[in-house]
Amino acid sequence: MDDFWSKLNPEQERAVKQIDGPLLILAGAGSGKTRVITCRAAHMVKDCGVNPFNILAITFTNKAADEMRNRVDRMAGSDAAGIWVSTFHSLCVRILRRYIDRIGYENTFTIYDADDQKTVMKEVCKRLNIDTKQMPERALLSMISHQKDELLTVSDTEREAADDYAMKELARVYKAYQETLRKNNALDFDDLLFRTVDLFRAAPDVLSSYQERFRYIMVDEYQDTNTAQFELVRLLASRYRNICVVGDDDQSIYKFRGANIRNILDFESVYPDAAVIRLEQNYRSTQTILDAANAVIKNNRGRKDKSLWSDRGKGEGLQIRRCDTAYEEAEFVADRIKSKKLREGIAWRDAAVLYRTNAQSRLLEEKLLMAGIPYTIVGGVNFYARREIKDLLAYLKTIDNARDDLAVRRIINVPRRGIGQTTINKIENYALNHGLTFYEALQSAEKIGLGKTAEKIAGFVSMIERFRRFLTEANLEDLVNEILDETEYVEKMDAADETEAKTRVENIEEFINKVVSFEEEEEEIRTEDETLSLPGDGPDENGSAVRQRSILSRFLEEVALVADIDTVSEDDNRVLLMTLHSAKGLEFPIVFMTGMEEGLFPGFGAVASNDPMELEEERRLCYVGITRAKDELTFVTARSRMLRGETQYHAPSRFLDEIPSGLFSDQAGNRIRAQKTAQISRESRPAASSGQSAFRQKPYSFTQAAPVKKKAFPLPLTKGSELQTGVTPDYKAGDRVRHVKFGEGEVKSIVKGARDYEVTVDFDTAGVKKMFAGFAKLVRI
DNA sequence: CGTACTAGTCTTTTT
DNA sequence: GACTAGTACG
Repeated sequence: MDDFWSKLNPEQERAVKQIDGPLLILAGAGSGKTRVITCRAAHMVKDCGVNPFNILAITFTNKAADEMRNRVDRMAGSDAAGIWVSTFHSLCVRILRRYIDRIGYENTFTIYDADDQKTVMKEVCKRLNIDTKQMPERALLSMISHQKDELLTVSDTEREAADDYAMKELARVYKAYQETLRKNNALDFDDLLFRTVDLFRAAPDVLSSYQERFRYIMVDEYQDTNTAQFELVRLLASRYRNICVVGDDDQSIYKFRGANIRNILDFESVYPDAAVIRLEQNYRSTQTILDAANAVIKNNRGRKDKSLWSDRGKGEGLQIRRCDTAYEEAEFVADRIKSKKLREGIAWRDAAVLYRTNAQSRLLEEKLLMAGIPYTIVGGVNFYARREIKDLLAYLKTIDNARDDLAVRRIINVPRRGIGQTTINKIENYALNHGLTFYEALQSAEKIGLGKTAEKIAGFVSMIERFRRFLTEANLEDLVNEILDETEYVEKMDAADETEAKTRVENIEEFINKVVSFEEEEEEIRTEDETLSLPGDGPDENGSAVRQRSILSRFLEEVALVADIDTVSEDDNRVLLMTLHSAKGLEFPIVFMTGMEEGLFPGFGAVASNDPMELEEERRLCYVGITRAKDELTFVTARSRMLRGETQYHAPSRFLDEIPSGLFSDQAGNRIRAQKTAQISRESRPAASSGQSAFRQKPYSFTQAAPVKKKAFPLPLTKGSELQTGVTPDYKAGDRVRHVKFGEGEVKSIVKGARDYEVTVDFDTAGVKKMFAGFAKLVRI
């Protein structure tokens, strides 16, 4: 238990022991900062008599929070249970769920994602007659987001605008947007932070209770905090001032999201009595990789000077591969990974392919698939943002609480039930004139004068009511299945083609899996809580109230805050493909950095803008990418690639020039020259027998990833290869079967699809239907 | 009211 | 090249 001390270097130990007062830990990449944070928490509880309930650790992603949670638990055991490990956003949601009524929202608020925001904005622009050609919705949204990041209200914006026409327009839009959100009792991501700060400012007693609760606060990835987050932390910490922030200014890559690098650079001036500890020993990478990282990042100005070092030895030389096309690039990567697997026995999970933009994943995916390499793509379209999933979520939201007009409107005619735009407009007007929500207006549809469509609406309303009653005696899984059955969602799905229909069905299946794991997890928590009889949520007198909220509400809440990276599981043995942003915080024995070209990385915007700050952010991103690699790092460039429909030619990235050529292995140089004529398959064989074999003897630590506790949602994201078939039906063609809705019929054919069986049934009354076995739940008779 | 086709936009990066 | 919004027509 106590032997974690022995694993710490002197600086780390100092950071762990310094628990009182403000502390800034400048932790370079791979310097063991998570270890320091977790040890620190364990040390407080086990050695210093700190009540675990008084400790708060904040991270940015759920994945990081989970990881920290597991490590703290492992280190401090049940003592650690009371420590609150949370992301900024879920911390805020938890606080707001309890107290947001103090600032005029209902505690049942919903959370809007980017998609919902856009829908609202579109409507606002229409209402305000904003020309979206000149002012695109997303530009407005991003400006509003920036205002919120900076804790600027509508009136702040109006004041700031003065005579500036564009700013005045922005203020007008901001106002209307915010009013719509409030009307729908909804908060966007930025609001979660802003409204919490609002709450603390408006209700000193609430703030005070949280200050008492969180006497020791730690913030991870501090370089990525924005002004709202800074203020939130400042408020919480202002009584006890035991605030420890951990970060690396060189890894600040979220400026576009409002991250303010000054938060970390100026920490010492905000807290003049702050202790500062630097962690510069890297435990992850070879010295060669670190030399490359240092060489690149030292071209940035305005950073805290530091330099990573490692005692792991030089390791392999870096590799670089110049390809003619992006196509070839993808082929090279696939080929190289495959041969490493065959020749060196690496595990798939040892390799990661990184790129600047999500769009680059497509070709890579294609080639990996062709090569039969199992992979996972992180990011792109968030699972919960997919159409079919959002539809289901909208049903659930409506059932849970129909305050959110957006959700109700989304599903009023999905699947099609003959309620069109004109009807919706009429309902909307009626709602507006009578001060009703959209759903309330639906409930009194007969008064609107819609003729025959009123019946259809009544049908919809009674269906929702039926679902509500259904839920009182069934679990979530049943409810989702009931929705699918009742609406015939899958049957009526307007699939563009067969493959799309299949992916959608797979996604729905995956969604149901998630619902099931959520319910299981909840059950676990409940029983744990009962046996341990944990106190409630600290300052909340009746902590159980949170738990009393319906399981549906809690599910919707959890789902709203899931990022794609959260669902990546270490025990999935697959090659990971992701953006450089998503890769932060992760490490891999073998890393490919692809698309190393001017205009792509650094991106076009950064090159064109002439803003050195933008270029520096790109460079930090490069630094992040390089430092993900433990043993082997390969850069890949393409002379030409297709970018939004047209072929573009790019010079190699300037970042490559910043790396001393001595760090590259010889074979790489040869390869560049030889590559022109040679075939990739021949070229890419590793020079295992070359003179460099000294470094080859133990090329990889075949580290079995530490057993990580299963997350609530162990969902593999976009999956490639490895097909998964559903349950084999127990009926065959010719059998008589019964369907809940369509009654009895005869099975005409069963076709095996990618993940499920597609069954064609000739029903006695309903006629011939095609359906997926997983959903149809046909019973043989 | 629903469908089928066309034109225009999009790409940084995400909680 | 892919997706989406908008339009014309049945």
